[in-house]
Amino acid sequence: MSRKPRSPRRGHGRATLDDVARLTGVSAITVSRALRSPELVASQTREKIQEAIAEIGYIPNLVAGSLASIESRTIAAIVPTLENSIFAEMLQGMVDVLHGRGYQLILGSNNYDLDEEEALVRAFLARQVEGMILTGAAHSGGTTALLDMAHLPVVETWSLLGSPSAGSVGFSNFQAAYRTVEHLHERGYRELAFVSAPVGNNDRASERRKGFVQALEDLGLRKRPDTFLTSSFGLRAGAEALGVILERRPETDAVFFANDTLAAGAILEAHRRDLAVPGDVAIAGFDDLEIASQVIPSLTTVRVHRHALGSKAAQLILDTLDGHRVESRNLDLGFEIVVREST
Amino acid sequence: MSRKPRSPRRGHGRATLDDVARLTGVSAITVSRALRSPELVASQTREKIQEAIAEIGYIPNLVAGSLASIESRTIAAIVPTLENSIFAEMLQGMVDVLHGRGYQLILGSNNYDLDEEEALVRAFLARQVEGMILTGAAHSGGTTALLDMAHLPVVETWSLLGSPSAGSVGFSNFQAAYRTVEHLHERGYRELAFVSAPVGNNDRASERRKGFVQALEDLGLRKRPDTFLTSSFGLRAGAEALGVILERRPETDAVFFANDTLAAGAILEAHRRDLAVPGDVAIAGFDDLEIASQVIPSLTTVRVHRHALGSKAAQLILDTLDGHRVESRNLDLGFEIVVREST
DNA sequence: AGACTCGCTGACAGCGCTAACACAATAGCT
DNA sequence: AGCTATTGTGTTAGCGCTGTCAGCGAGTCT
Repeated sequence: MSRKPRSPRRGHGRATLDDVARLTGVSAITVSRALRSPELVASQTREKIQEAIAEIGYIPNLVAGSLASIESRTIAAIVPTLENSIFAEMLQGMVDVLHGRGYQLILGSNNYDLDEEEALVRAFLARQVEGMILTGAAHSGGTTALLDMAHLPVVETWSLLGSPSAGSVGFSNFQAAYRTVEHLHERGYRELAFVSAPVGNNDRASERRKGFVQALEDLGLRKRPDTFLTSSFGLRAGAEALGVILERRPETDAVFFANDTLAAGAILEAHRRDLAVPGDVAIAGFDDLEIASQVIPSLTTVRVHRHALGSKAAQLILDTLDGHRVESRNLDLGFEIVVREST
Repeated sequence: MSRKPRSPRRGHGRATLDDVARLTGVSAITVSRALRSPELVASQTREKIQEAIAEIGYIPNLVAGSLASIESRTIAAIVPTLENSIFAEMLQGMVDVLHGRGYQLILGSNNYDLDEEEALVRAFLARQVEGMILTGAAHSGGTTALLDMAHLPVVETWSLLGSPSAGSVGFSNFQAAYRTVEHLHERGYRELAFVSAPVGNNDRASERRKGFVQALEDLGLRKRPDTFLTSSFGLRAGAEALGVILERRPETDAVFFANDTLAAGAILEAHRRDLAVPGDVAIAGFDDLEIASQVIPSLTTVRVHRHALGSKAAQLILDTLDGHRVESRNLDLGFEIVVREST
C-alpha cells in the first residue's frame, strides 16, 4: 500500500497499527476499533487482526492514543514519603483498584514539602494524568491554582477538610485523638503527654494535636505547655521521646503517640528502663500497625483503614471519570479505638 | 496568525505551545526551543516567551512531546508488593534519583505473580517508558520476550543472577544466608531451622534457602528435611512459625528467619513463652529493619541497602539512557551480618 | 420499488509537539 | 570585498493514533 519511504524519524522500531493493518489487509482505523470497541468489527476481521497482532507482537502506543483521544489511563498519587508504611499500604490499595480497571499509577513523593508537591503536580499535569490523589488537605497556593485550572478529578486522603473542589477519603484526625484522650481519661489517667512528628504543614498531625488539646480542656485535664516533637516516626524516636518526657515531667502517667512506631518504640524503651506499662506509664498509639498487636504489652491504638483509603480514593476518581453519579465526593472511613494492654 | 477555525477536537482547553507562540509573536518551534534548549534562543526572546508562559499558565504537553521525540521521561518499576516496607524503601530511593533528574516513576505491584508482571510490562511498554526496574531475576517467558523486543534499559534488583540483557543491582542472597549460618555455627549453635516465605518464583527466597542448605552441608550440620514456610511476612507469622518449630523439633537451638519481621515476631513470641533468647533459642533475621535494633533482645540480622538498591538502579537506568559509559551493568551492593544480642 | 435502517469499513484531518532542514542576518577572517 | 562560520528563527513534515463523517451492501418496512 502506502509506499512512502520509511521516514528517517521512525521511533523505536516497534510495530504500529499500520503494520498490523497492512498485514491484515484492512485499514488502520479498523484495527484501532478492533482493539477499542471490538463489537463494531466483524468477528472474522477481528480474528485476523488478532492473529496479525500476535504474529508481529504489536503493542499499542498509548502515548499516541492519549494525544489523539485525551485518555492517558494514568492516575497520579503523591504521598509525603514511602518510608512510612502507612502510605505504602494506601498505595497498594490504589494500585489494586487501578490495575483492575486498566489504569496505571504514577507516583510522587514530596517529602512533606509543599513546593515539591507543586512541582510534582506540574509534572503530572504535563503527562496528562486523568486524576490526582493527594495526601492531606494542605497545599501551596500554586498547587491549588494548577489543579483548579487543570479541571480533573482530585481526591485528598487521610483528611476530611479539603477544599470543596476536591473530593476526599479520610477520617477525622481530630475526633480520633479526642476519643483516645477520652479513653485514657476513663481509665483514670490524668497527666497526659502528646508526642507527634512536626506539625508544620502536616494537617493530619496538627488535627490530632488539636483534638488532644481540646479533649484535655473539655475534660478538665492539666494542659501541658507543649507537645513533644520528634524528628522522625521511627521506633528509636519514640524511645527517645519517652526518655525526654519522663525526665522533664516525671508525673506523666500516660503518653499518646501520634503513630504506632513511636509508641512501640516507647514500649520497648520502657522495657529497657524496667518500667511497667501501663502500671508506671500508659501508652497509646495511632494507626494500628501490626506491631501494635504484637508488642508486649500490646498497644492501644487508633485503627484506620489504610488500604481502603487508597482503594476508595482510586474508586472515587475512576467513578468520576466514568461519569457515574458519585453519591458523595467526601468519604468518611472512620476509625476505631482499639483498646489493648498498654492502657 | 493562523486563522484556522478552532477545531472541534481540541482537548482539555489547556494552553498550547501555539498559544504561547502567538502571544509572543514567534513561531511554535522557538517556544519549544526556549524550553528544551534555551541556549539556542536569544535571551530577549526567551524572556518574552517566559512572560507569556507565566501569563497564560502554559504547561507543556509531554504526551505530545513524547510522541514527537520518543522521550517520555518516565521509568517504570515493578515490585512484588507495597505492603512489605523493604520495597517501599527501595522505591523511595528510585524516586529520589528520578525526580532530581526530571523523570517520573510509574509503579506496578505484581503480588508475586509472574503473569501479572507480564501484564504490567505490557502496559508500561504501551506507555513508552524509557526504562524498567524489576524485582528479582525470575520472569515469565513472555516478559523476557517483551523486554528483549522493546529494546530499553532494564535493571533487576535484589538479586545478581539476572539475564545478561538486563542490568542488575543487588547482592548475593545465597552468600548472605551462607554467612549467617557460618555465624550461627561459630557461636556454637548446631540444630538450625530456616523459616521463609514461600519460595515459589521468588528467587531471593530460594537463593537464601539454598545458601542455608549449602552451609549446613559444608559445616557438617544436621540437615532438616524441610524449610518452614510461612503464609506471610508479618510478625504474627513469625510467632506462629516459632511455635511450630519448637513443637516439631524441640532440639532446635537457632532459627534463621528470611526476614526481620518474622524474626522479630518470633522474639516477641519467645517472650510470651518465657523462653530466653538466645539462651533457649537463638534467632537471626534478614534485612536489618529498624525493629531489629530495637526489639529486646536486639536482633542479629543481615543488613542490605534498600534505599541504595533503588537509587542505584535508577541511576544505572538514567546513565544508560544518557549514553554514559556505564562501568558495570551489574552492581553488587553487598550485605553485612549485623551481630546483636539474639545470637 | 423506493426509502430507510443497520452493520461494517475507510478516508481524512488533526491531537500538540519536535526533528530536520533551510535561510536570513550578523560576525569573523583573509 | 569576498568568503566562511555563527547565531537565531522559521517551514515543513511527521510521531501513531482516534474523532468524524462518508459510503457501501444487505436487509426491513411501507
